[in-house]
Amino acid sequence: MAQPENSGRPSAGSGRAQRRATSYDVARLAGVSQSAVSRVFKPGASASAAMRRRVMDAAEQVGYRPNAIARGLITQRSNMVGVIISKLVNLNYPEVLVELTQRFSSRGIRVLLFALETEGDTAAALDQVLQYRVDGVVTAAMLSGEQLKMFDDAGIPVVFYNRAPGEPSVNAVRCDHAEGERWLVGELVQAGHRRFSIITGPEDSPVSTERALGAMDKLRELGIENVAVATGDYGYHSGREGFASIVRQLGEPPDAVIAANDMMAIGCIDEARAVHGLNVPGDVSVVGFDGVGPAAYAAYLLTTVSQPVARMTEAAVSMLLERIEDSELPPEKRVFSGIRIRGGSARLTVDR
Amino acid sequence: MAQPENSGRPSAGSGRAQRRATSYDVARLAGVSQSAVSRVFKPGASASAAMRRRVMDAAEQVGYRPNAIARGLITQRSNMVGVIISKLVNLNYPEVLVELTQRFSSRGIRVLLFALETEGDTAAALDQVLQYRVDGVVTAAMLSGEQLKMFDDAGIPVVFYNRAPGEPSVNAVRCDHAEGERWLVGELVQAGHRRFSIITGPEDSPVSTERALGAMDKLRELGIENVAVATGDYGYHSGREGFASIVRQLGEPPDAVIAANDMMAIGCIDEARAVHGLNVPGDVSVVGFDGVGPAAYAAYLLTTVSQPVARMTEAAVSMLLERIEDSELPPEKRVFSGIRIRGGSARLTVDR
DNA sequence: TTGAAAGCGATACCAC
DNA sequence: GTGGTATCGCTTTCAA
Repeated sequence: MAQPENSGRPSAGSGRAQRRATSYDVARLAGVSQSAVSRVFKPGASASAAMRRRVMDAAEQVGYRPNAIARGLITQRSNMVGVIISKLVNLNYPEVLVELTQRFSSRGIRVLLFALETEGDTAAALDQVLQYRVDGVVTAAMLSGEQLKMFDDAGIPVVFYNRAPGEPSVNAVRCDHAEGERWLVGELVQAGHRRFSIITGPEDSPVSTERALGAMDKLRELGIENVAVATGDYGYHSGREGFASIVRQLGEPPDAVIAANDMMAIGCIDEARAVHGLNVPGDVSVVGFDGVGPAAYAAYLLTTVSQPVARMTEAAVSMLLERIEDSELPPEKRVFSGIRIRGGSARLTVDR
Repeated sequence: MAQPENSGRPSAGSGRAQRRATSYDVARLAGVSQSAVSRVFKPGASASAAMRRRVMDAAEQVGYRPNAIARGLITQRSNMVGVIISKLVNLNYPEVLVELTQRFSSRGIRVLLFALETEGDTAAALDQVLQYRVDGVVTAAMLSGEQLKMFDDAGIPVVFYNRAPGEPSVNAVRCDHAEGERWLVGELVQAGHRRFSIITGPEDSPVSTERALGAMDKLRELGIENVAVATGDYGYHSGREGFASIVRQLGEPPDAVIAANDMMAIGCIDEARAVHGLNVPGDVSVVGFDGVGPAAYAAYLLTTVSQPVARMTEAAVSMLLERIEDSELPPEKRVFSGIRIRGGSARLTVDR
């Protein structure tokens, strides 16, 4: 393989820093102008077949690849989007992340990933997102009004994923958590459950809040009082501790536990069975939310509401790309109903 | 907030494409040279306190942020690394991905994520990785010798994660899968198991191959013959099907099942219990590999070998960054022993 | 269709 | 310490 300009051998072994071939190198080798090379590599450009062949041959020889960084500088388009994700503790996110990445990739867009430790330390990450001139952002972490404005000022469209700020004029894709919880509560009450308890997610999680409020509202509507509440962190262990705490509060097991997500519901079931010797759903019903993989394990078969991840990620990707193409598009919110799964972890009325 | 150069209003609402402030805008506003602005934003550069203040004030006013793309072009350093990951079916990878990202982030490096559908369609993705001029690559997907050479020619260091190609001269971080399997087999045999079976992962997975061979070798050494084998895909359901297939092959349940990963081990346990009415570990012992979250659920409490993800990702990150700093460093392989977990899914000799 | 030349937004080397 | 200038590798008018 011919080397660009370097004298000496190609690099006897590994990793000797090497000057990469540029369009000039290719042009010289092919005996054409540099602009010609550029045109050949641009999809809909004008170039004769002969030219095209000579350039491609030369490019092949020196292993030329257009420099996406340089291209981004001149075109003002990096073809990268930022994906901001906070605590991946919730087993739902990895799945979302991969789906998003694959969908963007298949459309020629690269994903720059930002994983926040907590939902709080957003500031530093956002600075980076802005410095890298991404064309758009999908965020599964909350943004303040001020932060949102920074993106708006920079002309960078943002799509919120399962996070809808107060501002009405934002783009958002979300699952209807409240509706899902209301359904779960309705089914449980109809099947005769009366002593309820809730294990919430982290206090700073908007999703957890929406779920908890949805469940609470419905319970109140149906005249259920004295709901025991425990706070968790979306993790398995906090589900176990949550159940223990609830039993302590009530002095006896509840009829039903509403966990803010599947992981905690699973922990809850394990605690009820292993430590308290209870039968699930015989003695106590447990419901979750998300529809993650383990929810369908035979040991749990969770009654839960599953987020339609494929449709939601597709929606987020297309909404964002549309807005990158046309910045005049008005804000849009897309809300998806969860998929109701009548598993075996709750005693529900059979019919209906 | 003052606008760069635009006449007219800032953008009446959302997303009107906006020219971003450049160092020239800041320089003009601060009444200094553009180079001065550049210096102020460069960590160890020389600038008087007065200068620094004027520049920072002006930058603040126009919301200036250095353009990382432009910087990358001139410095030949994008401060981005590519992370290539293949099938995320294996629940182990999401965790790895997040850990890698956070560790890179905390060192000021951004992660460009490439998620391959299958381990096969590497070519297209690699092209992109090269076009984006990443400073280095961590790959959890296999690369051919030719592909590896492309990176070497480009002077881009590569670290393999749990994937060690035949070539001796590569950087790699991996868990010692064979050793882990040998331990598992040893324990099982010592506890009296004789009729063994294995559920492997996908045929194109080097990790699965190493695990299967490790187990097979040890079994042979210990004089165990007639091992039933089923092929899975690392997923829960294939673990269930694998167990069913094994029982069919043997005409009766085996003493022990060695699953190539935890997810399949869990599926296997569920199948044994729910469909075949067997007691685990009473009737059949099941072991896995990885140490993923669900392995520790009370319903399973897997006997398994856990990959030290924190240490492995840290090793991968530091190995890569070292080689980005100094391209002369010789190739290095770091092999980590798995953490042996004597869970409750296998009947093991108590002592020892 | 093709080539020459002007940027994109920064860094870095150079005098002063 | 500070400012002028070449440069990174590409896209994009604009003439020829």
